[in-house]
Amino acid sequence: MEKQRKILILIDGNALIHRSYHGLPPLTTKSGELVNAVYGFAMTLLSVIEKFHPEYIAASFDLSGPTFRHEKFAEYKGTRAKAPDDLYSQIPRVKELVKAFNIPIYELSGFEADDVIGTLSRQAVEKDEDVDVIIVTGDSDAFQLINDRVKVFTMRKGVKDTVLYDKDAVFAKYGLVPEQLKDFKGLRGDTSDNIPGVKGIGEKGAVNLLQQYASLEGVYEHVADIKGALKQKLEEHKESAFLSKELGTIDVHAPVDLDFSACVTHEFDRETIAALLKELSFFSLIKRLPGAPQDDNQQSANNNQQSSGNKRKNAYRILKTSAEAETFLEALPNDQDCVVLLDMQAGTLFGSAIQGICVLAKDACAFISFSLETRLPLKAFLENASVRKCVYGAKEIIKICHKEGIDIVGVDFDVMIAGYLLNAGGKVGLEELALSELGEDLSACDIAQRAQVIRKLKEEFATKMKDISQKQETEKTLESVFRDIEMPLITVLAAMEEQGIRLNGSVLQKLSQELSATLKTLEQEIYDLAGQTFNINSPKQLAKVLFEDLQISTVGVKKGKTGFSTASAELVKLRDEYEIVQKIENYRELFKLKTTYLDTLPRLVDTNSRIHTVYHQEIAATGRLSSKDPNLQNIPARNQWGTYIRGAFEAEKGFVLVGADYSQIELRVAAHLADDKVMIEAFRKKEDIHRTTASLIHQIKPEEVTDDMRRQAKVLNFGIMYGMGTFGLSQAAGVDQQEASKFIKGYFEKFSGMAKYLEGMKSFAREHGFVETELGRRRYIPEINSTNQQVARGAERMAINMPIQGLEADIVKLAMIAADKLIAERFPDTARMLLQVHDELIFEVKEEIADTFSQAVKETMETIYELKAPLVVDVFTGKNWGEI
DNA sequence: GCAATCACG
DNA sequence: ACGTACGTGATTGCT
Repeated sequence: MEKQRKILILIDGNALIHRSYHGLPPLTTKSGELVNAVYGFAMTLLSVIEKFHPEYIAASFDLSGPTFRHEKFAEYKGTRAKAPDDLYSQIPRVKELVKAFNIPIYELSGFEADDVIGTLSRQAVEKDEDVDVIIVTGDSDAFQLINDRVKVFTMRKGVKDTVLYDKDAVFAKYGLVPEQLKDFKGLRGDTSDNIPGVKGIGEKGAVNLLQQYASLEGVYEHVADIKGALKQKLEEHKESAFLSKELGTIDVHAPVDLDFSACVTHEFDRETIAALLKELSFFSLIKRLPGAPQDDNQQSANNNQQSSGNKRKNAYRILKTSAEAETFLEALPNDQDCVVLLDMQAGTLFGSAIQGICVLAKDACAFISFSLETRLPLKAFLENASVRKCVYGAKEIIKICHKEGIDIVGVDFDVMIAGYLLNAGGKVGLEELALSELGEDLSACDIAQRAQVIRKLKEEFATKMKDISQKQETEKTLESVFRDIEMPLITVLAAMEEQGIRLNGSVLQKLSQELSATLKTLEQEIYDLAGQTFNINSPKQLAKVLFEDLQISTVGVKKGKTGFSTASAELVKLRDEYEIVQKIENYRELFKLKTTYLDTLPRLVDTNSRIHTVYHQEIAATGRLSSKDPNLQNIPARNQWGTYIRGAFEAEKGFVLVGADYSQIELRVAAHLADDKVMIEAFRKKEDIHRTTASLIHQIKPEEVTDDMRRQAKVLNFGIMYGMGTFGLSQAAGVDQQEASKFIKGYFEKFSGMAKYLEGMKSFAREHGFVETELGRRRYIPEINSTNQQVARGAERMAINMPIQGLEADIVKLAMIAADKLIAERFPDTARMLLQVHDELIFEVKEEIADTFSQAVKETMETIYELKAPLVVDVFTGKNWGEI
């Protein structure tokens, strides 16, 4: 049997760095450090490991200072411009990475990396006849080293388009064998290294000569046979030719010594590398790290010298009987922290969806399969509040357990929520967190390994939250947001989702049928006006019909990537002149209503005619909730259709719906945070804030403010908080840009506190790279220091908005927790909370106590947080949401 | 899977 | 010349 051949990878560090630097876009880390060369290097390294499964790897870097080539030829590389600093600054990073992989670095003063690699390559081939060499580099200089056992791996363009050169490939490319490339350099020269060659001989000439005479020496031996100008050139530059060959020849006898044992690839610290890749924001590379805990066979095949042995073995017991489960669970100390992880049957609609439950305690781990037999001991364990439980995605677990009649309590750490708070707006899937935080690939992990990962994530997140909180220097910290807001909110949300809201589907269905007819008519009218049929719902086709076929003027119409926009903001500008545009606007509105709400919602009701949304606590970067399946936070509200559709959300018989909404909460929060005396005063005096704003800007009495002025002031009041500019205001308020500019200037003069606050928030974000709410919730905004002005301006607007929208979200969340408590204590059987729509809460309340409840909940919500511009809650009651 | 559009606060 | 106010989710068309 043939002996297995081994591979030695030799990496030319500098060549790869240069290649990546120039071939990749300027990727930066969160802190703004340029790392594109590091990325290219890391990606290439991982690719070759994946591709070639090398036994050995070694790397070489150039050292600064002159080399033996400079001594021979002072102008060597003389034309080369000094590489930019942000390339050099990446070299230490690359070396860090190389060291983390336990790859030895061979460097030699006075020699280039090429020479070191050439030497190592020769030695490798000589020392071990079972070893083949692959040189990994970013350029073609190393091609001369290629032979039967040495190949060169490099890139065609960029860094992804790679190619492996062997003898044949070199011949195919140059028409020469690798050894002839030195001679080629002697004749042709190399402008990038300032190697002169023979003046007047180019690529074609050099190849011709070498194909005929084999080598530079051969050429000059037969120089007499050569005719004309070529001969003259050769004779004239003979000295230069031999010098060039010497300069272009890689020295394979440099004073280095290859140590195979140092180059063995198997041993490296995965976590160190993952941490480094994470720091560099190379998340996609982490999962490509070799040795991920996925392939058991491969692992046992590897020499298992890992010190942390239990990481691999992960012994856990599988318990099936009631006695086994009981023994295990009851042996756990009461005050112990446990990780609890459910194993779910995918796609089960009926029956028990829980396959089993993995319990990971301090030093014991068991998988308890879920059955009639084990249900009781599990229930006792899960309902024991003194066992603190750590989970991923508590809300889902709570709901699933409820379906089994288990009321899980004592969940004090949800890893998903912690991950969200530490990186609001980022990905918080368990797989993503394991990868980005720990560098672990979960794809092939068993349930016990996943439980381990959850525990590690908890430790990681707890430390991170603590560290941040210590620096926040107040009691309102990230930890307190976690402990006092997000964790308590989970059970509240679970209850709301389970409760659902009653929907009268037939009302919507009837409406849908009516709309079907209207839509048909509109459709035909549009076709008639267009003189053709087309898909009105296709923006592309619609734009063609309007702006090409019907020749509607595109002056002032926005252009997107794909052509002219047909968005409603653009259609508005055309509606007065074109009947078809009005019809299209109308069609769009009704179509949206029908497909998104009328036809969809009735299908989602349960057997009790109730509809259940899912709230997401871990999505919005500002701290808000979001709602999906269905989204009940965007049910139409603004016109007659809104009232109709909301009218289908009803109170149960004997109950009414109570809506409690915070009046002007965002503006109040903004006034509070900015400590804007003028605006706070206006709120304290219970003035109409938009009217007051208009009167201040126009310097007239409040009673002189026209409806139009008030409307413009309202746009301004909202827009300012998001960093709206003159263009935006002019568009939204329907005034020209000059006037808009005047308004904004006037606004900031009158509300000087607000102006100062917004500026302060921008500079805080620029300095720290994040912003926070008054309660300690944080959002990182690294793009604020982007050199791309457009990106930086966008980041500024986020920075302005988050502390305002975020505190609003915090307040409403606190209010929900308090309302939940109020209900539990005073209205346990007569009221329940159903919906949250950012600044409003909807309750379902027994008719007879509606007034009492309304008063109580208003009081609760208004006093939950003290603002300088006090919180005001309006409460409304009705049989359905439309009446509210 | 993404872009465009539009519903909400 | 471009883009222009924050934060979401659902639907449709299209590659």
